[in-house]
Amino acid sequence: MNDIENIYSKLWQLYGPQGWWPAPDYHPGDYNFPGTENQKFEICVGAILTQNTSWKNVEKAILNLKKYDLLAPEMLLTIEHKHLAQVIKSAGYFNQKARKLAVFSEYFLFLNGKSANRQELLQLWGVGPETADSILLYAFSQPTFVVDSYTKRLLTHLGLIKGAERYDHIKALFESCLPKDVILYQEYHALIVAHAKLHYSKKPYALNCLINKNWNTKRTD
DNA sequence: AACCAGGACGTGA
DNA sequence: TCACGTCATGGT
Repeated sequence: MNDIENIYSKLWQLYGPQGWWPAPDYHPGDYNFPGTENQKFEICVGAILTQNTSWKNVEKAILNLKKYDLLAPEMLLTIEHKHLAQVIKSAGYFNQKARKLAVFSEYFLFLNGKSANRQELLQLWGVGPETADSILLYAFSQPTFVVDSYTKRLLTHLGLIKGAERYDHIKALFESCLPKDVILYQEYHALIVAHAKLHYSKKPYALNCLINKNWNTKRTD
């Protein structure tokens, strides 16, 4: 078992299945989600809104979009910028994110039911590597690994990377060590977030990180 | 009262 | 490429 598989095994033992994506109307463990275009779009919107923002603030914005029947690409392209910005205010960066949602909505309509493409996503204003991979993995069920700041922080503390590596390098590290499996990738990223929220959000990091503590010692249980 | 949250973009060097 | 500055609300 390689290091990346070893970390996954420990995270799974500690936290069990996470069942992402955590959409407001999503029942954890339902791996058939998203089953509809609306649900896919909702995940994409969430992926954009959660950029450098807590999910709690994003959830308020999504519920607000639903409240006014705006959670559809046609609606987000019709609505006035200032109005949209106000509706998603709780998610922060509302001017930028309103624009990002409009740009993405156009792309989503262009797809017309087809699956999204990583190169195309990265060309959209407002979609960087993490957002693109989140959209591909959780909305379109493509086996692409999501790397976020928590992931970098965890691997850095475990000594697997120095910390300055590029996004695609870290993504490739995970994908080269794991079988190409959508649910595995979905659960792994979710587990990292769950673990990092507990042990890698406030400094000093990793005080009670069991993975870190047991990293160089062998377990018999 | 600073600090952080599941980033991405623009700019000057 | 690299290193910052900017965007902004809400919880601790």
